[in-house]
Amino acid sequence: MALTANETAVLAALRQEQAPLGAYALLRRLSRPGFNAPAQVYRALDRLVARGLVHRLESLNAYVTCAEPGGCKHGLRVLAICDCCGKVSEFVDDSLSQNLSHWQQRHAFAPGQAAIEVHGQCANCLQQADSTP
Amino acid sequence: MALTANETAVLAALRQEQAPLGAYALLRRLSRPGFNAPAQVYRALDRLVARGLVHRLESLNAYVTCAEPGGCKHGLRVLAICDCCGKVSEFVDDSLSQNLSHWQQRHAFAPGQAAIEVHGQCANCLQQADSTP
DNA sequence: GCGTAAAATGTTATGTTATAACTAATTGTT
DNA sequence: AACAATTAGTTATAACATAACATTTTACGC
Repeated sequence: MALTANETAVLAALRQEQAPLGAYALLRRLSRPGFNAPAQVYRALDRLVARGLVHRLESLNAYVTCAEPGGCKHGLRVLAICDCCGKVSEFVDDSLSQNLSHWQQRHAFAPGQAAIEVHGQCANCLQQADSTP
Repeated sequence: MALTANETAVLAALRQEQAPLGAYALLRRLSRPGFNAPAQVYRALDRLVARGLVHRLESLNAYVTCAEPGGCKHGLRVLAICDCCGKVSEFVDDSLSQNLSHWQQRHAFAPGQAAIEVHGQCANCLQQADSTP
């Protein structure tokens, strides 16, 4: 299924941005006559998230596009959020996923969504902090 | 340092509960003359979280007490949230922590807080679902 | 193409979660 | 006692999210 007009607009706005955007920040960027209510943004976001094209950052109440262009196929991914520059890097670690999955089997816990959000400082920001004492 | 009166009250209210509580739910339980503003609850929660006595569930905007009575010593813990009964189980998996830590080293990412929140169904709820077809 | 069911849209209103800013009271320290 | 630092209480408001409903658009079998 193709994206709707609203979904396309929201996705494009997110792609333009380096850092995560909140729903209201998106709304301010996209606002026009006929598109100016929170519900419209949230609906588009919900569907983009469901497709894996966009990830929601629970710890920031914000959204980023998935690193994979076609959308995320993985249930488990790690989002490393730089608290300094705001950049988010996404990665999948198979042994990490396996460990979690083993725990779930041991505890008979049926997995749904799993979000791993790591906060810290990216290599870039660490370097800059070093060079400015 | 000992807990303040407000912190003690908030922690006690959280301990009484089986499931996570939001800040406003806590406020409703604790409300009395002189304690009836969101900021008061949030301040107590912030300090309890900083001590590791309470964990914030980012994906629920809610709070639970730490499974360890004296407060959490671990940077990395997994919170398995049952979407059916609301119960949260907390656990630490060393190899999981190691995997994440290796990724951070490889990518020169200085870790801060990490939250892993897994949604699903606990053993109890799975069993009940089986027996009621 | 046409009818119909399903999905998406636009709109209004409201609910929920969280913080800013300020003054007063309490506590710890010398 | 004097002082600094922390915690408290209060008011107001900001930021995030959804409910409900009428309407329009789209998908798709016929």
